[in-house]
Amino acid sequence: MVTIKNIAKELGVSVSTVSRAINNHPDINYDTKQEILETIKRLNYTPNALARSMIQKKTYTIGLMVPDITDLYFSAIAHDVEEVLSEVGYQIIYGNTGRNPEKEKNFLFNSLARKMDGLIVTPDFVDDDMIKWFQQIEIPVVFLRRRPPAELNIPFVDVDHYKGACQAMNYLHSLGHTNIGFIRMPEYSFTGLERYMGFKDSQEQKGIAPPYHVAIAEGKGMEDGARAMEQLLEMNPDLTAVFAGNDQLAIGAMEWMERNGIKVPEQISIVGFDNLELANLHWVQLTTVAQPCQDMGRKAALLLLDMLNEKNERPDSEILATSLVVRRSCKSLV
Amino acid sequence: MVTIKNIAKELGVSVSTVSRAINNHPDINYDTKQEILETIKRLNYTPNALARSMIQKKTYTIGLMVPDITDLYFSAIAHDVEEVLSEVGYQIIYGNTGRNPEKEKNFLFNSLARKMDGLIVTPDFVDDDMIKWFQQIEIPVVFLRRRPPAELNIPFVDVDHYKGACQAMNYLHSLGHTNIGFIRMPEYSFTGLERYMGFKDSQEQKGIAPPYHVAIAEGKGMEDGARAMEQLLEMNPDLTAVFAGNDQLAIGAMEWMERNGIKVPEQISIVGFDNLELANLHWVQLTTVAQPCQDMGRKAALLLLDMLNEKNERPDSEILATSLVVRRSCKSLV
DNA sequence: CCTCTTTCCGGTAACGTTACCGGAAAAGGA
DNA sequence: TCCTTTTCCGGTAACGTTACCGGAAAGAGG
Repeated sequence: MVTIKNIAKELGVSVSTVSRAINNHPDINYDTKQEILETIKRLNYTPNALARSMIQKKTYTIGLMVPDITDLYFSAIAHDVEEVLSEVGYQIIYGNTGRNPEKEKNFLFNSLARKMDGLIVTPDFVDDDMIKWFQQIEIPVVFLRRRPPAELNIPFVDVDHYKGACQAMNYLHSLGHTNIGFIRMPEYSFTGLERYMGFKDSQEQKGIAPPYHVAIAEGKGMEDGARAMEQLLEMNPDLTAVFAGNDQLAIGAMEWMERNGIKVPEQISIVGFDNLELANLHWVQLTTVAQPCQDMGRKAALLLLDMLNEKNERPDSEILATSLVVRRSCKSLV
Repeated sequence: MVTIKNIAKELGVSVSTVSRAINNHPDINYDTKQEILETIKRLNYTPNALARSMIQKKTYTIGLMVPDITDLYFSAIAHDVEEVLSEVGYQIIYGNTGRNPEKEKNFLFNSLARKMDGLIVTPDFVDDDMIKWFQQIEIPVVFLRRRPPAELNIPFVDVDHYKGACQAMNYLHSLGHTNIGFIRMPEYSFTGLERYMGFKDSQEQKGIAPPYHVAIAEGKGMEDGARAMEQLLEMNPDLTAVFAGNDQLAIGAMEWMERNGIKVPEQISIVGFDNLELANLHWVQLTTVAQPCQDMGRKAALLLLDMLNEKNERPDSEILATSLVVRRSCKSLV
């Protein structure tokens, strides 16, 4: 392997001089520099980032920990994070945890060992150990789609799922619906919980008494939505509207209704959450809550950059607002 | 920052001994080892992976270069690659190129500088420079979804898009269709080209004379499919079937036909490619070519692992077969 | 011609770790 | 008891780079 020493020997100069040539140091003669740069090209020399990082104490890597990269939202986030950070020379070490606490801890440990400069994480298991870990760590961290516990003074970027759910519910209420079912995402889902709270609180505020009809889906896919819809109607056949925790569940529910001869929106209205491209298919035309997922990664990356550049040691968190997209899956009762 | 030296000083032993404790070296007393490990925990010591990598000449990082992580296939690949490799201690540095040659070169340069142990790449611009680069590089590389040029002896993993397209065409031919239009993915798409060749060659072999009716979509989304469908029918209103380069284009085309009162499959049959979850929606029921995308990342990772472990310096490439999924978007003419 | 500044470069010490050599102490064998 | 082996540990040199100090040569100013 060709190192800085080889270059130096080749030209009969010192390693310091070669280093200066590489790093645009002012203390070097123009001709010498050109000669060195030429030799570097000729010998195909590549500087060793590890050695450099060791003494500069900066690796230009940042860690991105997500539960599932195949989830549309996280891949969008990964895309934007990479876009923003690669622009200024950082590289992304990505870890997929699958919501496995072991893998989460492993990734975080590695982040320390590899001396990453910063971290963007979506942790699912913030236990006491991990709180302590985050407290003692010295590098900038941004939480993504998770609110850090009170003990941790860490900025985060998240969508306001709660308010988004309220938007959807207000809309249904405004159309005269009161007997509304909810298809909840699996219990492991943090966002699912927040959306559920939005549903519940909205019903309460509207003065609608429990019991509230909620089916918890087994997953986040369309099949799960179909099964949940079936449960929901078994519990309460008189529903006039359904609010689903995400678009896929909503579409699954619509599909189940279609299969069972229930007309949407004539017999049952439905609202989703996410505003996937799917929701706009003309067969679907799902009214749904749009979240600005394309902005989240970017926002998180910019937040982290601020911290990295020491412009702002502890920037404010960002809570992004949702917006209701009205299509044709809801009918007015009034 | 706490280093191995701090640990050594704390206990009055040498750094060598501490290193031995960390690395399960046999030449160490059991009690000493326990004491050291305890101190390591107490002082929250984390070994510096950079320093370690420098002398061991192994970084346990592998680079994954994809055009677009938000593309369902690449996110699935990224997921599986991470799953396989993290299992054995590797971490993934991921780069999103957006098919930008500058970003591609940048990522590859960084891979060298950071002394990554291996590379899984989907390069879009393999020019002479890059061929030379791949030739001189000393680390294992696997091509993903791209066939390396003849000069490069690099294994690859890919789906047999060509044969897949032939499968679809054979099916349409077997139903009696001959006047078949093709919606081609944008020209930058390699897979799009292979699928197109499958279409063209099938028509030729069937004895159908040109001109073949092909619309090149501007993107890969549903909107693009709709526009392409319009073009196709303008060129040739007598089409009885359409083969779309991917499912999203196919669905966009179906949507356009629905909007324009053309019945599928009664008036026009349609076949897609990819077998997205979408294709199975009951409104859609798209006949399509399924590719085993979930296997690709895994296969590529395993190939790379073989090379990393020097079990196999140059493993065989893998070409994965597709399968036709028949649903209800095609009608027989006979 | 002398001093002072500027320009440029070499040498050396770090960064944190592991590899390797050599050796003291303990244990084993006769 | 003496020799040999085993067990365990310390010291030192790397790995490839940059930071920093010091100094030679060249130019500037009087």
